[in-house]
Amino acid sequence: MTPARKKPNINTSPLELMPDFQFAVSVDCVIFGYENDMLKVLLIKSDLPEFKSKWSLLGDLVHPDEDLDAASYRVLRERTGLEDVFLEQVHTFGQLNRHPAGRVVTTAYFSLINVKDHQLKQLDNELHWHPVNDIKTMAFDHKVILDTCHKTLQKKIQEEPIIFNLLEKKFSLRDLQNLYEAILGVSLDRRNFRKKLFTTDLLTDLDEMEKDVPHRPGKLYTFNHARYAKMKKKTFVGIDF
Amino acid sequence: MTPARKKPNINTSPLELMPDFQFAVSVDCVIFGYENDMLKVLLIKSDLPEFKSKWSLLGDLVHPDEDLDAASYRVLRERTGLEDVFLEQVHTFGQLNRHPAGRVVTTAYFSLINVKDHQLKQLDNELHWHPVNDIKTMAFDHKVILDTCHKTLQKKIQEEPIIFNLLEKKFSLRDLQNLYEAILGVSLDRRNFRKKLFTTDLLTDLDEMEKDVPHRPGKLYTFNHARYAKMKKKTFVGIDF
DNA sequence: GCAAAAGTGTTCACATTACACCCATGG
DNA sequence: CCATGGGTGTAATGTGAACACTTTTGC
Repeated sequence: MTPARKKPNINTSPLELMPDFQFAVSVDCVIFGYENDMLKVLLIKSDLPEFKSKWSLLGDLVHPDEDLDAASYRVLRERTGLEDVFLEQVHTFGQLNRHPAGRVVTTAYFSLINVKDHQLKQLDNELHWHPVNDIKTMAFDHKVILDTCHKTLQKKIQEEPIIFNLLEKKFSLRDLQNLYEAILGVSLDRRNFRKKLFTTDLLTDLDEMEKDVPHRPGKLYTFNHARYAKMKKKTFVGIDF
Repeated sequence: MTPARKKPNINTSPLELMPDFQFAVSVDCVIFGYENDMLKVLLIKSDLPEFKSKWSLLGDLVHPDEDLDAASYRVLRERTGLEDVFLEQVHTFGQLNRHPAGRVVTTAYFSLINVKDHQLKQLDNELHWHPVNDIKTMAFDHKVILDTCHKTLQKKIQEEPIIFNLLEKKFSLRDLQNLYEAILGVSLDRRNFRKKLFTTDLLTDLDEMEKDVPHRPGKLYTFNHARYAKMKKKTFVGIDF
């Protein structure tokens, strides 16, 4: 085997001379929200005839003068009107036949937003929140992308306090625990959960109470960003297969 | 703001009609190895005049009929002659001016191989192993890609027993500990390390000894893949910021 | 007063850390 | 016999898991 230089070589030809090696590149945003004790994702009806009745992630082609990250922020902004929200790259999907129109490589991002913080923009194509657990099929390979992002979300909320992006500024411990349980699909011991959260020292007690609840109101807290920024630096070493 | 449908739309035009929305797509492989107590990475001299004296990751354009994963396996195979090795996608880099030839989006993969298991193929362009800690600058944005993959490696060896891919089949506990220390850049207590590794129950004692060492020889072990496959299923829940 | 959820401590098992000495081998 | 690393145990501390009763509020 002498695996020599392939015919087209980016190092010796300008890109324009290699039309066969040009793909479309898109971004797809998995926008998670939390509503009625359920983890939800923002989806739109596909406008491709092939996927007429299927739901699709929010995505777009990357513009020629646009970074990947910028493209995903743009999609998010156009659809939700939100800026400065949590958005992170997850994985790139490049299967040959993932898009009926031709070769499209897509980079998936996941975003965490507070459902109540925003107005849905562009209400065509039935842009809607869907409970993640109810979604069985989607257009393209979007179900695979959603599942990948859901797993990434499950893992990351155990490593970093990103979960607060899904809640309103003020929340009760019960809100927070319900959200963990909704995302992880498990139930947690209430006392241990509270203890754990307080030892992280990342919650600021607002000395306020829930209102209009048909039971004893809980205290409200807020996430202490500043304190997290300080403690984040610590290195960690531990082997845990 | 009425963020309406953008002019070019993949859902309404065949891709061929959107030449401005076509990019080159490449893969870059960060191939890690372990030699002389150092974590190393396999690099090649860039053949672009812009980066004449700089080192570059092993990469190539993705072929039109090739998945991303297949492309990275191909690059790895062509350069190392190896098949069936650990290779995993890490991140996609799509900065506007990351490649002088034009718009190239690249997906980075990292691979873990046993340096002694293979013969370097295609020994042109000074394909060489470089200690990761000695590398200061690289061609393109490859230093950023390398750093990203190094961090991913550091994180993943603490979560999954992928580190064994870097060692020979038979290894001593000292080998394994040195490797952890080289990758993580820390030093670990020897007794605690051994205890920890034995409680994972993933090492098979071969009842063999090191040979030709200028000190008391250590026992040799091998990684028990079967046992790991069995125990892997366990779910884990724990919040750890 | 009833329903619903808030708030609160202790115990036990297990994991992590810190730490020091003798042993086997090659030279 | 000396240099080098191999091999081993224990005590203290910290962490995670299990578990039940009283309190506050709205109705």
